Amino acid sequence: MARNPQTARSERTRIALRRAALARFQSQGVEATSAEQIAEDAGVTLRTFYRHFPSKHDLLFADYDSGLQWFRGAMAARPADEPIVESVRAAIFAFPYDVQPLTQMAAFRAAELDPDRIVAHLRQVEADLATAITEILHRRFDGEDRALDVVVTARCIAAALFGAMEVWMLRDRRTLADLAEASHASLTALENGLGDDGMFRHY
Amino acid sequence: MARNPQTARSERTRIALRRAALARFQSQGVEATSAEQIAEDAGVTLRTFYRHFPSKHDLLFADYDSGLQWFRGAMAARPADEPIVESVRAAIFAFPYDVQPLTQMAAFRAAELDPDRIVAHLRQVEADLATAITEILHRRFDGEDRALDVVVTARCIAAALFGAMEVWMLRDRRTLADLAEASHASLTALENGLGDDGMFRHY
DNA sequence: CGATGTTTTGTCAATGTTGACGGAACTGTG
DNA sequence: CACAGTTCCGTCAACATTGACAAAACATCG
Repeated sequence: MARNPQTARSERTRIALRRAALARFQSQGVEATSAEQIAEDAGVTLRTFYRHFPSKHDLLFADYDSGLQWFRGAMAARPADEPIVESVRAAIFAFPYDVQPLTQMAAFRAAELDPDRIVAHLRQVEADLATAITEILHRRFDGEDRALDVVVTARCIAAALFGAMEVWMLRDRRTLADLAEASHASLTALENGLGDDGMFRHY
Repeated sequence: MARNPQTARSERTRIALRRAALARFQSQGVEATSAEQIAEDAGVTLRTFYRHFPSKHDLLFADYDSGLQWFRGAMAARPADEPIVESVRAAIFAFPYDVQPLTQMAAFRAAELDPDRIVAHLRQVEADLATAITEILHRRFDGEDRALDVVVTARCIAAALFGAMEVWMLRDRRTLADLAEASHASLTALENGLGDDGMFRHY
C-alpha cells in the first residue's frame, strides 16, 4: 500500500507544468497564455494542471514562500533574548535578494499583471510574514499569555516593512540599497514610537 | 447629450439585483445561488449582473466602504492637533456597530463562506483603513515631507486594530464590548511601544 | 506474477468572469 | 416630434476554476 503523496510521477508532471508555463509566459505573455496551452505543452489535461497549481497566476508567485522559509531560518539563528526588531533588521539585511527564483522572472512579472492582483499578493505575503513573526514571538514568550502584544507587535513589524516597500515603490529611482535603507528607517521609527517626536503620542 | 453615468434606470437594476441576491442568499445560501439565478430574478442578463457588481461575493461585502466613509467623517470631526491614535480611538469607540448593513447579514455571512475569502477581504478592509489614515495624516502634515513616517504610522494603527480583531475572533465568548476593549488595549500598547516593557525595544 | 489499495489522471459538466460588438432606451436640443 | 449623443443592456464566445466519478498507473504483499 502506497502511503504518502507526492510520488516521483506527480513531481515530474509538476515540473513539466511549471517549465511549460514559464516558457509560454516568457514568449507570449502571461494573460495571453491559457491554462489549457500550459497543460497541453506539459502533456496533461487542464484538470490536472489545476490539481498541481491553485491558479494560473500562482505560478508567478509560487516561490515567495521559499523566501519565508529563509526568513524563519535567519530568525532562528538569532539569540532568543535579542529584541525582536533587531532580529528582524538583521534578517532583512542578510536577505539574498539576488537569489534565483526571486529575480528570475521579476522583469516581466510586474509589467503585465493586473496591479490589483499584485497588491493582493503583497498583502498575502505581509500576512504570512506577520504570522511567521507571531510564531517566533510565541516561542520566545513561551509560558506567558501575551497573545495581544505578540500579535500586534508582529503585525506592526510586518506593516512597517511593507510600508517602507510602498514608499520605496513610489519613488523614481529604486535600488535595492534604497529599499534596505527605507526598511531600516521604518524599523527605527517603530522602535522610537514612530517619528523623531513619537508620532503615536504627539500626532 | 446625457453626461453622467448612474442614471435612475441603472440605479433601479442595481437595486433589483441586490434585492434578488440577498433574498436568494437568505433562502438557499450563498454558494448554492448562481449569478444567473440572481440576474433572472432581477429580470436582466448575467452579463448585466457583472456590469453592476464585480463579483457575486462582492454583494456580501459591498457595504463595508460605507463604514469607511463613516470613519473618515468621524476623523474629520476631530481636532487636527490631537494625537492620531487618540482620534482613532475616539472614532472606534463611537462606531455604530449596530448600523443596519453591518449586522443585517452578519449571521449567514461567516457561516458558509470560504474562510480564505473572508480573510482576504479583511485584509482589503485593513489596507483601505490604512490608506484612509494615511490621507488624514498627510493633511495634518501638509507641508512637511514625512512620507515614510506617515505611511508606517497609518499601517501600524490599522495593523494594531486588526490584530486586536484577530485575537478577539479566536476567543470563545465574543462580545462587542470585548472587541472594543481589545482595540483599546492594542492602541495603548502601540502608544507605549508595544507591551508594558516596550516590546519593540526589549523583545 | 496476481490481488488489492492508493495515487494520479482523464472526462464531463457547471459556474464564475470578462472582452467585443450591436441594438434598445433615454436625454437634451432644435 | 425627429435627431444626435450617451448610457444601458443582450448576445456570443473565451477563459478560469471546481466538484463528481471512473479509468489508468503504481506500489505492496502474498
